[in-house]
Amino acid sequence: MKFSKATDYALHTMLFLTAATPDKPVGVQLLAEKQKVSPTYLSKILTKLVKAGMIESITGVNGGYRLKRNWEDISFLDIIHAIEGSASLFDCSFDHGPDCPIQRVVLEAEEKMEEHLRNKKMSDLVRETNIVF
Amino acid sequence: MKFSKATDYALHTMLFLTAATPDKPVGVQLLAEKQKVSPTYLSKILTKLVKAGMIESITGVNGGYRLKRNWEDISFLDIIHAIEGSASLFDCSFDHGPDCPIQRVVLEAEEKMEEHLRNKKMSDLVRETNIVF
DNA sequence: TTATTATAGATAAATAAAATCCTTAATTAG
DNA sequence: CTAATTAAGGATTTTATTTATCTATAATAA
Repeated sequence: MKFSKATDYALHTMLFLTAATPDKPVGVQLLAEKQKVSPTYLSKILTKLVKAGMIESITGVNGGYRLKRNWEDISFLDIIHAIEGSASLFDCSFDHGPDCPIQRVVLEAEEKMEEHLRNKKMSDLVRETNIVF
Repeated sequence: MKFSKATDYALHTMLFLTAATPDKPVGVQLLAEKQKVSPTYLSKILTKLVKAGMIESITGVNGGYRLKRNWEDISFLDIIHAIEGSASLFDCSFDHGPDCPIQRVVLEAEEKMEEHLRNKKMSDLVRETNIVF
């Protein structure tokens, strides 16, 4: 069980956009170069963030991606869910009635993790840390 | 990102063994049947639990698997780590100096999840719940 | 109109998970 | 001692998922 590289790219891109000038769009070319990943692949990932309403895209010359208004509120969990989906991390495949005690425990644990990811915003990180890109 | 089915099988097998008579070994045949999984595959999973020292195996007629002495202390995390390994869920693949602020946050979150999984023992579950197999 | 930039569909390549097959080794009952 | 039973382990296959590429289309600004 691992977070996907796509999630890694998405988180780093969001951090970059949050730390960068908030009004000027940044092209996928540059974002991909920084992260040493192919632009087409990264663009597919960023399209998910667009669909989730976190960033917006501007086509054409001098286009790129830019944060949306609500960017101060975007949490780690928002980004992770946008990329990985929101399904739970564990499915009991054993048929013992309505609810599985094992599943319950694992889901409680998952909820602890999500709580932390929900409370951490990208903007916190930019405020707290000296971001090096 | 999902916990593997192997983890699901391992957790359910441990619950079964914990709920069952603690001295008499249970064959993989029966365990596999209950969970509707192939005996050979399950045996590979259980071998990992043996290597991790949670259960012991007895070959030969009337053999099978049985909990070891310390069974009261076996946590969810122990089992999960035995199957999935203990590597962290997130690797930053971007090269920004010694530590990545994103990685830090995700690892804190992971730690919250692990804490819960470390504090829940199989024996708790058997005590609390009316296990249905 | 041309260059630039994102979107999207199709597909390929790489990796990981799930499962099977077969052989070997250990043990116990008869 | 022998035959039956049971786990361990190596090799391989199947299936699923992730990662990545290629190509075409659409939008926009200079």
